[in-house]
Amino acid sequence: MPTRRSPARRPTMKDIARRAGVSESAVSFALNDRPGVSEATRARVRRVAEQLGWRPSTAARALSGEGAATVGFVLARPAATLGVDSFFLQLVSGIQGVLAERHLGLLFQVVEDVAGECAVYRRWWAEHRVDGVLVVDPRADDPRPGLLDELSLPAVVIGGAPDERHPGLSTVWADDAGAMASVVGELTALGHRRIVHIAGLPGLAHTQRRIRTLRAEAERRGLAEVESVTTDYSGAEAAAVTRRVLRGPAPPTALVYDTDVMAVAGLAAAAELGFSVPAELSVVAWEDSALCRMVTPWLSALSRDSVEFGSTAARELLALLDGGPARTVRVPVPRLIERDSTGPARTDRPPRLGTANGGTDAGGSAADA
Amino acid sequence: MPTRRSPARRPTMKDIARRAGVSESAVSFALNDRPGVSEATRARVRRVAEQLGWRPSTAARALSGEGAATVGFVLARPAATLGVDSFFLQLVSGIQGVLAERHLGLLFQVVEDVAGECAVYRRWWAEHRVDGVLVVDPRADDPRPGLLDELSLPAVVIGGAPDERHPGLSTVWADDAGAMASVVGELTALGHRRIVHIAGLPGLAHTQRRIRTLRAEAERRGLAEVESVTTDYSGAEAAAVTRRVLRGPAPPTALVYDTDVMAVAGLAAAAELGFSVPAELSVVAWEDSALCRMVTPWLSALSRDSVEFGSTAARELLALLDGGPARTVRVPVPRLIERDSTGPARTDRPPRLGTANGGTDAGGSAADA
DNA sequence: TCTTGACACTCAAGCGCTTTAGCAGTTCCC
DNA sequence: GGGAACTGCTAAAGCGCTTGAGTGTCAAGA
Repeated sequence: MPTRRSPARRPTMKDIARRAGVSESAVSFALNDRPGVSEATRARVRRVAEQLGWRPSTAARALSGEGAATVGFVLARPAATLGVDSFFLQLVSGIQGVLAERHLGLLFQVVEDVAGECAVYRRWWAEHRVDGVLVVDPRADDPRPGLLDELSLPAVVIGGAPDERHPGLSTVWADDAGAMASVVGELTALGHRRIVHIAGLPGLAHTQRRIRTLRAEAERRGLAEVESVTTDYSGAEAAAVTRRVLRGPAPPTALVYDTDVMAVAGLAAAAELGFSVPAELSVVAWEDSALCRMVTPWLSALSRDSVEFGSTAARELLALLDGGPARTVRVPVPRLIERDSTGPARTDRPPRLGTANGGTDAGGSAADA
Repeated sequence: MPTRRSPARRPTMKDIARRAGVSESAVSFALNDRPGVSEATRARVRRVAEQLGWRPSTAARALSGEGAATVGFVLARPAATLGVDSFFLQLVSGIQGVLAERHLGLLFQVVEDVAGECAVYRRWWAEHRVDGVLVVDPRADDPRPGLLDELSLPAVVIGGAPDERHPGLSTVWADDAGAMASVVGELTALGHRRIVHIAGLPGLAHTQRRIRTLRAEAERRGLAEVESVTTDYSGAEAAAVTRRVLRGPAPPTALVYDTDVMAVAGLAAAAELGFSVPAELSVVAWEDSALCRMVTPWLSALSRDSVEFGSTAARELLALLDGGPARTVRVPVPRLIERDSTGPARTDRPPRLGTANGGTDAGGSAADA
């Protein structure tokens, strides 16, 4: 038992070299699997390194041109919005799984907005802190890809549609369009013709993809009373919108929420208004989580494997760091898990209140792409 | 408009020195507010640095003994458990706010268990990656404080009770005991005498503090039918426990859940069993979030400012990094926000089913500290 | 006048690693 | 038998920064 542990010094390659009786360069070659040392020496050096508990100093590595062994992840969310969200933690968890294999660190930062995010990228780049970054929540007219191109910072955009203008960036995306189409298909098969999509932030690329697809599908199928309403992703706003559309003259028979959190909030709002789910109203959550099984009725949800999504993105980034070409990979289309919140549309439902004004569109403001 | 942007080189101090016509050392002195240069030179150097968009290379800084300008944060949760949890994101957000002021990075890692967490600390230490760490979820008989002491890695334990054995670590904690006492006080004032506490992981220090306090309070007030049941924090288990205790011969009239997520799950379970809240059953969530206002009825919850909790912890770590002494700071006692899920105990409630066996304890397994 | 000493700055070493060049000692091949 | 071509290693420079030990200058004090 060590009596008084001296303020623990980290072993360096010099220590290994001394103990193994070779030069520092030999140690470097040995430990990095480079040719130039005999197998015997290599083994000896390895053993000594092991004994000493040596690990390369990332700082020194980075300084001699090897990169920082770190990737960055910025979450641009106003602090207040950071709420209940299973998606990001799962995504990060998936990312970590892949990064950990290579002993890459994940530098994480929360900022207020995209401008702040860009500032962080610039700083990280100048400070030599990260070798690449993972970008989430791509937007229409997004300044980030351009910036990352300019800095030639390897990056993977998570959730973006393929982008021709920035061939240097990889993209990992889920086929929102396909998923939306399948949801609409399901719902119309159940007889629903009045569908409201309670979407997320209007600026996000995937929000717009979903909205566009919904509109296209509605047209294709000749559904007139279908609309999307954008929100700030908050439960409060989701509930407010829900109330508004359900109080309209011809309330929808199906609601599609862009997140599980919004769906839960919307479900509660609908219940307050006396709508019974799924008898009078079907509800679909876009994003599955434990939350969906915590409410009554259990929510039917579009499920995708967010952890896997993260791993895929991380793998693409690694490929990029290894000098591979930028690629666009699509993860599996989210599957609709039918639980208890969806059912056949009840067409005989008598109009509720405020049927005064005629057959105009239901009350929401249609979001524009 | 730059025609063909050369693969952007980061400016170094050498560049500044050349442009400003001084030596590199002078630049270093100037930029670090050290004496040894005239104000005129300092200003000139600063200007040039600004123009060039220079930022110190963290790698180089770290290598010359300055530390890595990074703090670490490890979350030990089995990937599956990483669910809906507002607490951590808020905590991290608070941490970031403070770290960002000093341009410190946050290295984030998710691991499976405490052993993995220790491994990460060792690696980070050996790799020179972090200057300090923030430790969450302290446990009884926790190996981490000892390890961090041994590595002399500055650390702040978040949520731990003051620990005499590791005077090198700072601690930031909420007074769970006080909060539990106040909850029990509230509930007994409402007439509740049969209370079940659905707790989190039995190994966590704060779980044990809450359980101990509950027991002590119950004794003090002469409440016989009060118990704690530990869970894995999952909604599923919370629901299961809820069902079990509510089906018992003398079901509790009040349930206290250790997280908002569990409370929501429990609420749903209680509703399924036909218990009306708050008429027949009061429910309190330990942790407030949007979730609590998404269910019906709205959940009464113990609210604390998790963001502030994070900032406080980060500030303590900074103090430690600046060479300050380890301290123990207590954040404000969580306040009970009374919403719609708590009310007077209904004592006239007829026993439900399974009243066969006599007045034994309700069915749960009491957790032991 | 010469010494001090403060001031403003430069030099050079060093942090821990990678990497290029180079250097002995073998083996090979015509 | 004498280059050429390995093999297995060492020496040394360099990455970008900090820092302690100088160096040169000028003003004040003896």
